[in-house]
Order: sequence, then structure tokens, then C-alpha cells
Amino acid sequence: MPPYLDEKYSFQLAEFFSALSDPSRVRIIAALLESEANVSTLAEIVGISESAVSHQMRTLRQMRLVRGRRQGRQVFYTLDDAHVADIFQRSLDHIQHD
Amino acid sequence: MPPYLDEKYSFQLAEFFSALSDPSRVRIIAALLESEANVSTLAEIVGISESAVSHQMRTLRQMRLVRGRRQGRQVFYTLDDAHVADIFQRSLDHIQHD
DNA sequence: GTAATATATGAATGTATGCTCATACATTCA
DNA sequence: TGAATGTATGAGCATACATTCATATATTAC
Repeated sequence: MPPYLDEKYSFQLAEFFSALSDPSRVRIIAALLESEANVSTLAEIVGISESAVSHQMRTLRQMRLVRGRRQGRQVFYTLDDAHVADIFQRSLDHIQHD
Repeated sequence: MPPYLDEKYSFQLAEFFSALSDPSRVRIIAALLESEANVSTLAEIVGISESAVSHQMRTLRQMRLVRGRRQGRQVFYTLDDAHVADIFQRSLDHIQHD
């Protein structure tokens, strides 16, 4: 019996959800939902080290969830896609209605 | 600086996405999007053992993504929530539009 | 040039997780 | 009752991952 969703898409979709499956990354996304922010600001907001944030931003960049824009010494990150914001917000609403 | 999303919700949201962050579970959800199914059918569709499916269904039950209904020796699973189906479908569309 | 600041990255480590295997539980049928 | 079938669960293992620490890179100021 063939899977209803082929291997390629099931992996890609799992990867997409994986990008959102960590509390630190969730808080990063939540912060970026309000405004762009640089690494050290995100570190303060999320409560982890700047190194940890930088590692997470790499993951989020690779998943194309965020985009970085260097301005001098700082790199400002923004959400890369409105769909992601929509999915994130709907999921949050879902969670909060239980 | 306080997080924009408090600890409780960031953990719950990360847990929710974690439930969808594995290719096997993604295929299970995709199958259940079409119709309810029992464990052995899901095992065939997804291509993993019935034991592995059963373990995954436990996770999905605990996250309240699916619900089991025993009928004789079999347990038929269905998606527990229309929001989940909606979020899943939107995410799939998002992935497929890249 | 050097020093200082912001970010990125590689290695190491502790923890989480998906699967297999063995076994237990639940239900039906003889 | 006992055998057969479908599902659930615990232990163990291999792999993945989030963080820390040390170090590297990039940019600005002096």
C-alpha cells in the first residue's frame, strides 16, 4: 500500500515542523512576529546565550523561516514568509483554546 | 527583557509542533486526513512496524491529535481536531509552493 | 595597523527520541 | 477454557539535537 504522502514531502513537512519544535525557536519566532531583531536582542528575549541563538538562526535560515540582514556589526532577522506567521498564529490559537 | 510568549505557551507550542516533526507521524496524519484507519493499516501505509505505529499513536494521543475507537480487536484512529487538519494542510501547501 | 563589538561556527556533551524486540493486554472464536 | 489476532508497552540501542565553550570571522572605532 503506497503512502498517501510521498517520501519527499513527508520528510520536508516533518523538517518544517521540526524547525518549530523547540521552545527557544518558538520564542524567537514569536518575537520576530512583532518586529525584526538582532541576535543579542533575541538572546535577551529568549533567555539563552547569543551563541545558542546564532546556532538556532542558522537552522531557521536553512529552513527559510527567517532572513538575516547585516547592518554594520549587527544582523537583523525577520520572518521570511507570511505563511509561517499564519501557521504559527493558528497553532498558538489552537493551543490556547484547550 | 521578558519573552513575548510565556514559558508555558512556548513549551506547549513546541510540543505541538514536535508531534508533527517526524516523517512517520506526518504520513500517519496524512492518511487519517483521508479516512480513519486501524494500526495495521497505518503500518502498511507508513511502512513501519505495527509496534512502531502503536508507539507513535500513543504520542499522538497524548498530544490530542488523534483519538482511538476500539472495535473488537482493532482500534480505529481519527484526527481529533479540525484545526490540526487545517494547520497540516496549510503547511503542506506552503512546502509544496517552493 | 590594534582593540572592541557582534555574530558565526566546530567540537564536545548531555538529553531526547524513533525504532526493534520481547512481552503483556484485550478481544474473538473454537 | 485455550488459541489466535490486534494492539500496547517497557527496555535497550542508535541517532539526532540544543546547549556550552572555545575560537573564528566581520565590522567599526581608534
